[in-house]
Amino acid sequence: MLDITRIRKEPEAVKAALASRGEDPSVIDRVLAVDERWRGLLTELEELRAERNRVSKEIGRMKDPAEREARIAEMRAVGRRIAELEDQVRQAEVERERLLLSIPNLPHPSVTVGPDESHNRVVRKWGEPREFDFEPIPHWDLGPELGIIDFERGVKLSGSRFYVLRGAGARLQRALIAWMLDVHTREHGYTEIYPPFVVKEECLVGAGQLPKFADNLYHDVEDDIWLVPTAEVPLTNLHRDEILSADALPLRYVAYTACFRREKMSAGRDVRGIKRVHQFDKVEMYQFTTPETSYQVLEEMVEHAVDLCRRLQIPHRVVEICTGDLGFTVAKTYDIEMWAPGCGEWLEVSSVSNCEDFQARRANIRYRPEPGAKPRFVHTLNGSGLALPRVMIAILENYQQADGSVVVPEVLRPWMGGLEIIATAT
RNA sequence: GGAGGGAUGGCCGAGUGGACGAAGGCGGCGGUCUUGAAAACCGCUGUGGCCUAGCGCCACCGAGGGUUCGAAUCCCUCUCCCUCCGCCA
Repeated sequence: MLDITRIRKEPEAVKAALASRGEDPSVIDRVLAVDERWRGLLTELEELRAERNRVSKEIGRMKDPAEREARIAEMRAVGRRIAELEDQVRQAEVERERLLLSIPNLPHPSVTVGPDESHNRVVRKWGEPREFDFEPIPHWDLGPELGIIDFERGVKLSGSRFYVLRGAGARLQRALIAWMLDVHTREHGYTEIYPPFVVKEECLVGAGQLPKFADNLYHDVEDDIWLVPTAEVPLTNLHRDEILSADALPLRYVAYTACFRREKMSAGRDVRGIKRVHQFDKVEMYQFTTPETSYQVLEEMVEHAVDLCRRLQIPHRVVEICTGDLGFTVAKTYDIEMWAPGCGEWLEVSSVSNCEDFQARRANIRYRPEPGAKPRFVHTLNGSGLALPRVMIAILENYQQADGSVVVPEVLRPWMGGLEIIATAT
């Protein structure tokens, strides 16, 4: 959520920033109109309430019954007017809130301006694509042949875009989760969190998924509860409606969760394999920081994610997302992509973003710079560290051998009971 | 799922519909005293909003409605927590 005070003060700058991400800036004029109406009504309302408070106190002390009755009658009328105004103020508030919740975050000035993903910029690359002396095959062939990914039975159980991991495949995923959590907690300074996988509606509003992206979420109507599309949602809301002390910052959390996405918007895209599915696992990094440090932290978090890619010895690149391709809640984002030689594409295994105070405003997360000082909104940052199915794809396709077996990356072997090669189960 | 009890400031805990943004205590901050510290004593100690910017006004006692000139206090609905019983990974 943008700061209404800032919109009042510099509407033109805000509009220009929105336009740079391809958003219609006219919403700002509508917000300002409602805001002005709201302020007018509020002033009138508060004057009447002040009068009623004052006179009501007098009535309590009054002896003369006639004057008392007269005053009560007067205040009855004032009360009716107050009720009317309260109604109008509430309506204006609801409308202003609705508009504010629909406006995306503003890009950071350092972000490249561009209309769409074609203007994203590769800022770093690591590793060379491996030379194969055979034709590398995609994971959707490799996995079933090894008996570690079962697409048919996934569909049988739950429908399209679901799959079953089996044997060493399931084990590999579990190893990756444990390994990533261990690296982040032991070496990168994060505290491990195990959150609920379902959350209340207000959590999704706080983190920015609602009201705009309900389409992409699973919702249990009976209990009015939502499956998390990412651990970012519960992690953001851990400190909803809290005032943190400055010396607690930065707070660094890492959480493994399953993630659930309906992918209605992407019908027909990436239908093969496990690149885009309704349920996947992810290890998520999350930080609450001061405004002064958030951009430095953004770079650190990219490094934390890249560190995992490097240890896995998989070629990857860091991409800076341009204004037109930014997510709703985000001021700046880097994606990290691993090369997948089987399907022949760069796979987004991580997206690391600074939301600045956008989520903090929605979820009302503040900190006190020093004892006695006024609370300020924190900055929040999130980053995958990493998304599992796509890392699995990259491992299978990069480490495949001519005979169809897959070498287990060395760093994972301690988490795989020493297993060195995944070969067809007998 | 059944029965009962509860929700007040950072925490504990008072609060007959009118002087209550809220007693008292704890904690925290500042001061006096002290070589220093502790103790004692004194003072301060919530958040948000409005424009007229005042040592102003408004709102907030789990949430939302209602009664009333006036609600922390009375009524209704909801949420959450606790206790007992049942079921149960």
